[in-house]
Amino acid sequence: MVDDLLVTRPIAEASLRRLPLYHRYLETLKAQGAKYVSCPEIGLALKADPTQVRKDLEAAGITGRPKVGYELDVLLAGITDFLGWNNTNEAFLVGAGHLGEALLGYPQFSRCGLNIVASFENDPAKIGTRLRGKEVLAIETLPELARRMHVHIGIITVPATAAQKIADLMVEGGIRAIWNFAPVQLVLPQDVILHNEDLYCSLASLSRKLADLLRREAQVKHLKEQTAVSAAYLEGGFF
Amino acid sequence: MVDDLLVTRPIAEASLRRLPLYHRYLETLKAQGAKYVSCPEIGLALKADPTQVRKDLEAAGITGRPKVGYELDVLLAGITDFLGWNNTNEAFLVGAGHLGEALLGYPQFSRCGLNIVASFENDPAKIGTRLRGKEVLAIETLPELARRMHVHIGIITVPATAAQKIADLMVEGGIRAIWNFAPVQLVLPQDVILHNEDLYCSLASLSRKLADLLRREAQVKHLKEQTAVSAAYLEGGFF
DNA sequence: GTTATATAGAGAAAAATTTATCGATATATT
DNA sequence: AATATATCGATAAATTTTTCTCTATATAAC
Repeated sequence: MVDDLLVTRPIAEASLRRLPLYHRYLETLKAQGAKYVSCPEIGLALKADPTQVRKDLEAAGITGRPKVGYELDVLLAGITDFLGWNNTNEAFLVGAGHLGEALLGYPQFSRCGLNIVASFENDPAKIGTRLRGKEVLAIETLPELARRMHVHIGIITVPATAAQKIADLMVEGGIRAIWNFAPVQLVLPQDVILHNEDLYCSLASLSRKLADLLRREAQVKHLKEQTAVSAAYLEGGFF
Repeated sequence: MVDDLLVTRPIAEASLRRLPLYHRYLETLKAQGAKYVSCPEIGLALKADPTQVRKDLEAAGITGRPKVGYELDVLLAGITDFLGWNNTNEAFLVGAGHLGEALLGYPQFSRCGLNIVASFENDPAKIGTRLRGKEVLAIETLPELARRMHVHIGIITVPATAAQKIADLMVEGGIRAIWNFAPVQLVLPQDVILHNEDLYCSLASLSRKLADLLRREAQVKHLKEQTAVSAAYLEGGFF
């Protein structure tokens, strides 16, 4: 009973990560003038199991109608709502390098409830300038500003060696969640959320998939050659 | 029997993604002069279950010794080996914008078996220049070059609207795995690996964790206030 | 109106993943 | 030398996640 109030509706991390994909696909459907959509249709487009799609939507508290599917507008609104994209979270970004600028340039973050309000730098040459329309401020000013402005999210796009220092400043400023793009394991208080975006881990996954694919193909090729050799023997009348 | 040859040792995606984290931590240990390491130690440092660490290492085919743990050098070599970081994969990167430049600047990709050999662009102003020491080539030249150089990996860092066209060119060039940073669902032949790096999905996960945290805290605060009120009533002698 | 059909909804089954347990073993200590 | 202890290795249990199956329902076709 009380638990319902204490936490948001529980959902598997994997489901949560699929919902934005559905949302994106549904928007393209809407742009094409569609009014209704079914789970099999979504599954087909996104190469996902239809039942899984249905379970994900169920987890997000969205219902449809048998034989009809889901009303597109209701579904889009439901996902938006469930993901909290109506409420904006303000964020500070630290590290006005290329990655930082790329993130500031991401067009749709604001529509996903993320508003990067300023960026911070160490480099005096950059401080005081503007990046993608956002002020570049001195890193020392972060803690106080974060407190004053009640900014809850910090994004770290500095080199690995500097990341822990930045994280400490963020914690000092009362930041509650850190989106870390630096390849280091940050040490944080228990009540601060750490979300690592680690491209090396991602690369490991990609590399292995490719290695599997290439190995499989090499094996198939090898088997084919063997078969060809056997066939040649047969043709030659060895048996 | 034959299956052993057909595919690499099977491993859970989640395990695979943890191995680079272990590797990174182990390198810092090695730098500190350590010779041996145990699963509980790794687990403690990386906030992972020790049994899970052991299972991951087992999946990678690495063995240790009871009571002692793992020899650091053997363990590092084992992970490197398992992840295929000894063999280099060459890659083409398309989209010489900020994200592309950030990726080209990632210091350690080469140590993880990824060698980005060139980048490609649409913008004539950029073509012919160099980015992080790598040539910026015209996008039309990609298919032939990919074939000639046997490049197997394509990295897409162009805007969403251009991504599918780029993917098609990559497929035309015989590229086997695409690391896609654009927020679109690419349509590819079945035998081409697609690895999406979708920050919006990642953001959804972060946002929800934060929302949960803040809601929980608000609830706790509310309960405390209620308790305080009750206490006041009690003090006032209402009962 | 009746029948056929596609799809949500609900629950069960299966698969995968994580966590716990216990015995075996190598080292350190007494 | 005997004992204690930490950790691997293997197995089992628990949990989570995915997939399957069946039923009910809304629409369309006849």
